[in-house]
This record gives sequence, C-alpha cells and structure tokens, in this order.
Amino acid sequence: MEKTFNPSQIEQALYSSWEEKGYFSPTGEGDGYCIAIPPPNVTGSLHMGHAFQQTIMDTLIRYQRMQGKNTLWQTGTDHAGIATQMVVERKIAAEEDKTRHDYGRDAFIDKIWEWKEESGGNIGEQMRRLGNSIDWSRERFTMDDGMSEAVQEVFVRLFEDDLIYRGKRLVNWDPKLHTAISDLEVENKDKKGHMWHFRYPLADGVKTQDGKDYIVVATTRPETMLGDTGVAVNPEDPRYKDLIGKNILLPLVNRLIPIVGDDHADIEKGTGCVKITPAHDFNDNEVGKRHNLPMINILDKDAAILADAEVYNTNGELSDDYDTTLPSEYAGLDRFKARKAIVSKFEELGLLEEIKDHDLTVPYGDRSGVVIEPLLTDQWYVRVEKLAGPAIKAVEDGEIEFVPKQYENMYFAWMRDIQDWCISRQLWWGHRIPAWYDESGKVYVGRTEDDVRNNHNLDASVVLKQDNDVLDTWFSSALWTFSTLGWPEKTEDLKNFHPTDVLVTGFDIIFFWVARMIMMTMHFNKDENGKAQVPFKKVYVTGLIRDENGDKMSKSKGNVVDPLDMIDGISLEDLLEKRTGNMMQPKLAEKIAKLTRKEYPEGIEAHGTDALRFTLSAVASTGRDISWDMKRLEGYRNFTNKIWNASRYVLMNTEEHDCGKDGGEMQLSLADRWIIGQFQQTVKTVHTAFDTFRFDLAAQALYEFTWNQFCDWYLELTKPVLFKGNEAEQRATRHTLVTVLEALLRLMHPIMPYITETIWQRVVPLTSQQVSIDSIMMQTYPQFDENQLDELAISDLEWVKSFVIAIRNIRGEMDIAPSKPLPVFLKGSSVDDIRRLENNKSFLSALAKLESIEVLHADEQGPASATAVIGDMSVLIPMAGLIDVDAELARLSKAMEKLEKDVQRTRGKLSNENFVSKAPDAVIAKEQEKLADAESMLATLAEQKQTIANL
RNA sequence: GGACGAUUAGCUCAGUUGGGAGAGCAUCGCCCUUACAAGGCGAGGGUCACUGGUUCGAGCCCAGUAUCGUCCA
Repeated sequence: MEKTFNPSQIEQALYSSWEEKGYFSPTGEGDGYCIAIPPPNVTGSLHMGHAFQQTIMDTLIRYQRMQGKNTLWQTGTDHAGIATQMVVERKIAAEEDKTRHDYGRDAFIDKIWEWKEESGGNIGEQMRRLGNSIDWSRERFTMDDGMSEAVQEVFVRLFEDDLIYRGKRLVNWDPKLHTAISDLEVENKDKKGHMWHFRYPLADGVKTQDGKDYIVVATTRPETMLGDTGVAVNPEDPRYKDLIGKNILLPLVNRLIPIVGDDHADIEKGTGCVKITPAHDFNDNEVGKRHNLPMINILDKDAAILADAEVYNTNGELSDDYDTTLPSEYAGLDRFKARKAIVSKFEELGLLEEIKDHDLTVPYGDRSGVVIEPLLTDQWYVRVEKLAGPAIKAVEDGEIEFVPKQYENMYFAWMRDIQDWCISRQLWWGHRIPAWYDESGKVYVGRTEDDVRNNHNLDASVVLKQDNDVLDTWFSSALWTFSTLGWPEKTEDLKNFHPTDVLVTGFDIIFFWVARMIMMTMHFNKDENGKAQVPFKKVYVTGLIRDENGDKMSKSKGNVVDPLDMIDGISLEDLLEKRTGNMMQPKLAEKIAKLTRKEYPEGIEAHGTDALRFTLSAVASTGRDISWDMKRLEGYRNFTNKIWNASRYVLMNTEEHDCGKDGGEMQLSLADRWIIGQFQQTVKTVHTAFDTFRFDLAAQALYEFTWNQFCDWYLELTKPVLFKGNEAEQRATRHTLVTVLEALLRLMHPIMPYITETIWQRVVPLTSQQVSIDSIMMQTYPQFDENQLDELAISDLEWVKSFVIAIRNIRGEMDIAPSKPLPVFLKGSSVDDIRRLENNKSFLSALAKLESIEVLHADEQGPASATAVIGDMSVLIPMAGLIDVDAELARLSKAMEKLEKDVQRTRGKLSNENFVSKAPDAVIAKEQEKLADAESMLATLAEQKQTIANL
C-alpha cells in the first residue's frame, strides 16, 4: 500500500465496477425503501448544496441497503422551464445574434432539446463522482414521454374535477421574460422611494368639509393613474365620509370616477384617500370587485403605456363603460419614464401637492430581476383550497413528518392561507397545455386533439388551435414521486416503493415543491382501502451551504463552488476562468477574480470524494445554515489518510500471518476485549444517529472511535503483543485487528464508500466472514451486540490509560524526551492496582516508555520524585538528573490549585442543606465521591510537595 | 408589522429527560518513536449575548432586552 491515501486512483474505477455489476438496482428482496431525488435542472451543474443533499440521500440509501432493504434511489432531471429557456436564448444571442423568434417555436424547442442532449450528461457525471448509488437505468426527465403523459392526465382530470379553471385575472407579469409567474417566484424587496400627493378635482362643484374643490390622494405608482376607476376613503373617516358616492374628474383623461367607502383606505396612512386602479394593483383589484369598478388596463406586455386602454368589467369582459383613449404623449413610454412625465404634468397643472420620502416593498422577478407588474391576462389556475385540506391533515396527523419539526409551522402557515396557483406560463419550453380553442374562442380540454374532437363531436371542419402556453415547471415536479414510478399505470414499482420514505430537500422549496407534491400526490394516489397516499413519510430539511463569509453562494457573486473541485482540486487559473469565463459584466468579473484570489490563493487541493462526503455529513446539523469551511474539509481529508495508514498497519501485521481464521488457540488481551466493547458502543451510537437523521453525530462517533480509540490507543496497544506476545496472544490480537477493522469499514461505508471498499477488499479475506458478494456495499450492516461489552475490560483499560497519560504529562511538562526510558515507583497501591499492574506491565512500559516499575512498601519513602496520582496510588518519577526542583514545585502548585477549586465547590454544594435534602441520592453520592477523590489526591500532592520542598 | 431561528474558546460549530463546559481548525512547547509530519505527545484558551425569574442546582426551562439572519405581510 502507498504511504499516502490517493483517492483519485481508486474512485472512478470502483464506481464503474459497482455500476456494471448492478449493485445500485433494487435487490427485489426485503421491504421497500425509496428516496426520490429532487430533480436538478437538466442543463445545470451541481453545486455544494446538491452535493450536501445527495451525500445524505446516498448515506441513507447505502445504510438501508446494508440493513437488507429493497432500496431504490429514483433519479432524474427537471426541464426547468424559464431557467433552461433563458440559458438557450442567451446562447443563441451570443453565438448567432438571434432571438427565439428568429427560430420560431418548433425550431427553438428543437434547439433546446439539442442543448439538453449536449449538456444533460454533465449532472449525471457529477453525481457519479459523488459516489451516489443510483440505479441509472431508471433515470427520468420531466419531459420524457411517460412523464408528459402523466402531466396531461393530471391536467385533464383536475379540469374534469373542476379544480382547474381559466380566467382573466391580475397576475404577476414579468415584462422582461413576457410571462406570468406565480406568487412564489416574486421576491419582495424593501426599497427607498417616494409617495406622491396628487390633487384630484371633485366633479359637479362638490367641496370638501374645509371648502376645497379637490381631494388629495397619495400614491407610489403615479403612472397608473391613467387606469384609475375610483377613489377609496374609509367609511369611518369623518373628513371624507360625506363624499362617498360623489365623483372625481380624473385629470389627464377627464374620466368621471366615483368615490367609494372601503376599509382598504387607512385613516392614519397617507392622506386617507387612495386611488383605485383595479387593473394594476392586487389590493385595488379586490376593492374594485367589491364596488363594481371597471378595470382599465393601460400597459402593454413590456409594461409601456398603451395608446388605447383596454376597459373590462369586473368579470373580465370587454366593456364600453369608459372611453379607451389615453393621452398620446405617453403612448409607448416605459412605465418609469411615464411616471416622471406624469408627475411633471401634475406639477405643471398645479395638482402636485407634495412628494414625501417613502419606504416601500417592490416585487421583483426571481429570474429576470426586473420589477414585476400586476397585469390583466388570461391564465390557467389550480383551485387549491380543496387539495390543501388533506395535505394539511396529513402533516397534522403525523403521516408526514418534517425534520426538524419547526418547519411544519412554516408549512401550516402557508397552506392555511394558500392562494390559487397560476400554472400557465407564456414560454415555449415545457408541457404545452392540453387545451384547444375553436374559432369562437370556446375552450376544450383533452388528452389529444383527436380526443377533444371525439368527445365533443367536432368534425374535421372545425378549426382547433392548441393553447400556446406551457405549464409551470413545478406542475410536473409536483407529480415526481409517483410519475417516475409509472403512474398512471398501476405498476409493481408503485406498489413496492410508494409512498417513498424520505424527501431530502432545502427549506427554500417547501412551498414551491414539497407542499404541491403533497397536494397532488394525495389527490391522485389511493391505497387499496381508498385512502389518500402521501408522497413521502418524512421530509428532512437541510440548511443552505453558504460560503466562508456566511454569504449565500450565487453565480453573480462568483462564490459558487463546484463539488468536483473539492474532490479533484483545481488551480487558481482554472478556477478564475471557471468563475469569470463567460461573464456578461466585466466589472463584476474583476470583483469576483479579486475575491477568488483572496479566498483560494493557491487554488484548491484535491481532497477526494470520501473526505468531501464525510465533511458534509459532519456539518449536517439540523435547522441551521452552514458556512463552508475549507479547514474542516482538510481535517477530514487527513482523517481519510489516517484510516488508510491505520489499515496499512493492520495489513502489514496480519497479511501472511495467522489471524485465527482457521481456528487455533486465542488469548485476548485487555486491549482486545476493550476495543471490541468500544466498537459496539460506536455501532449503537451510529445507528441512533442515522435513524434520527443526525449525520453530524454519526460522523463524530466514527471519527472519535477511529482516531481517538482505535488509532491512538488500540493500535499502540497491539504493538507489545505483536512484537513480544506468545502465539495465542498474537493470534488473538491479529484476529481482533482484522475483525474490528472489517466491521468498522462496514460501519463507515454509507458515508465513505470508496476508501472503505478499497481497504475492505484486502481485509475481508483475513477474517472468518463468509462473503457471497464481492463488495462491501452488499454486506450486512454491523448490529449492536450487548454481549460484546466487557465492563471490567473497559474500567481496567481506563486505568491503564490514566497511568500512561500521567507519565506523559510529566514528560511533557518537564521537557523529558519521549525517547528517554524512565524508572517509576508506585506508592499506596491497592490490590486492584497491583492486579492491573501485573496484567498490563508490557502495555505500560511500551506506551509510557518505562525502564522499570517498582512497587514501594507502605513504609518506604522512595526517591525524590515528580508525582502523579491515580486514585489513591501515587506514581513517582525520580527527579535525579532529570527534573528541576522549582519546576516540579510549580507544576505541583498548579495541579493543587485546580484541585482546591474543585474541592471548595463540591464542599459548598454538600454543605448546602437544600442540596442534600432535595437532590437525588445518585447525584449526592457522585458529589461525595468526587470530593473524596479530590481531597485524597490533594493530600498526596501536598505531602509530595512538602518532601520536595525539604530537599 | 407577524412568525421562526441564531448568539457557547481566536474561527467554524456540537452540547435532547436541568446535575463535572466539548470537538475540529488555529495557538504554544517537545518529537522524523519501524501505520501515518495530511503525523505523535503534552499545554494554554470560555462572566455559554444581556437582565430577571423558576429550581437545592440553569448553556439547557420561563419572561423580557439587544444584535444578526430567514420566511411571511
């Protein structure tokens, strides 16, 4: 074996061999265990967040597989409508200077498919490098034939159940991407802005109470005044309530609009008068409906002012309630330019009362980054209220459990106030809505055009045109757990693997995806008793991986990390190229380059997949974001090397030796019995940790056992046996070495698949394990066995450790070379001490590097010595020629000071009547014991100090 | 404005029936000891954000304050 662990040499070959042998497929035996992956964007690439979640999923899958479950990790990718379309649009713009309209719909979609074929493999390659044990033969894509069929089926059935409708509604319109988006895709940001106060003249000579012929409305959107169809005041407002029912003559358009009384107008806020623009504001839209105010649309798809307005009644039907003419000077003007123009027009007319600074919330599109415009358009909606009920109940009843639990509150809060879901998108890339219109505009929904014709008796002469829109990507994602398993067919897979067991995902898509999955799945899937089936039993919500400074990783910030760079390493030059390569803005590129140079001055070293996975497990504490820390990764890379070298030691001492595989007398040492017990404890801890999704605790237990118990103590303790023991002792120790290591590798395997497999291949032939399949991943997982705990061995070995540590401490403090063998005298030793000493002399001599150990009689004083105390026994190291008197006095004083503090505190506690009368007996006994120990130790040290001081 | 979370060693973070403040990294000292210098051995370092309460006993429970973060409106 190499002296240093070199992951790059083993990883890919191992993965291919696992994949070829079909180890990732369900075995068909045992209970089903299934995880559906949150499908990444097909044209994207994995970031650290994916690596994090996938490590957790793979760990669970490997753990369950080794527990004998019939495991399936269902994978696939998402077509990601807007995101993918944007990528390809940008690509053709950059490479061919074309827009999608130059291509036309069909050609453009072909282009995207082409791009998907080209780049779609990227994600799969990355996922393989992470070691994910995925059955690739079942990989799905949200737009493949089967899934498209499922989407159609769901749409049609929902429509038939009256859970989908079409209507002219106010939607969040993205003026850059020219599509509607759902509430969730809108990001509200706080901005500093202005509040304009406009004078609106009263019609028909009406005057206010204080004799004015106008009222003042306050608005943050002056340009929308062209679409005003009313002014609202609070019906309780004494200043204005007399004006309710009177009219305003709207400036610039000379439109006569009513003053209405509505609670929406807040007496305290602004001027108390609010202009109502039902076609361009969600609140105003509600007010308009309540008071039957027409809706006047004044904006086009680019959010520029129209030449002629569109007037609708509250049902969304065209109406002639108002003249459609708009002032020509604003026609074609962008909304923000129009704002300026209209404000100055009001000023010119003497109608601008004042401008106030104002903090407001502005909606932005999460993809385009432009201000979202509420716009009246025809869209398709899912009526979610009926679907939400069972979905809420499933979580309330514990059929679905969130981990950590606090996310359930977030889920409930949103679900209980859920709005209808706008599912149509004015894009080309996606599932085209299965609806057709005849020439009169009548809509027919069906699986295909033929279906529609047949069902509605439309003959060939009727011209039908399919709806141009596609469905929100999340519509197909919502079907993910069951559509990937073959729905709407009643498949074996559905029977075996649905509901799935765990969903591992980020909190940021609980609303987008998790909630909608629950609703859709429960509506379409019933078990044999007709009970609604949930998509998954548990939702494990991970935190976000942030960068070193705690900032969110994003492409525009340039702080995104490719997990493969952590695995394989990358030079600074390549990293810079990767991060700033095709940036649109050179200025941003400069900034990113600077940051990158600072963070990774030497680029990134290779760490290997196992180290990355172990790190991700170790930081996976729940309910909290994670700041990425390279130091952690380095530390765990070192850990993999430690495992490698420990194994190297084991193999060097066991291969081609008798390890007791074929019988023969075995005499287990104290260390052997101890490490077996320690390992069992670790097995127990790891099981509990995995079963409760505490991957951090599992990693910690594995790390602690491997490094601090197995390597630091056990391997050292095997040396005296292997070098000097008799045949039966050596055989026993070799046997213990290989069996514990072999089991430890299995225990670690779910987190670190590669290194464990590599070493396991060499270790397992040395053990008496009967292996029918030649891979660690197909073996059984270690189970806790209480019978292997040897309490006496544990306490005896603790005594050995204290002894060794005491000597090492004196060595360290007194600067005595580790290579210098020391004579030791023991004073005040008990029968137990003597027994332990006699049984473990070789251990003590080897680990503490002792020249001799001599037990003093009760009346013997011994030489002037540095002293350590173990229980009631003193360990003496003669000072002659080695230790300075003053130094030893100082060391003793320090030790005594610490003890005195302990003694004082404990005494205080025990002399407190309340404590003694109320605390449990066990606690009191413990305190008493602690006090006795400290006092006796203190006395011993004091005596020793006196002796030395007298020299 | 509402809800949730965070505040523990220089840094990143554990600490789940309330009963001796922990890990990794960093720091300091010694050591190339036949698995490992990506290492070994030893050491130092904390008014557990603040205030009050419950309790014999609070990092942990309760109330409030401050700062930061996230979601919702």
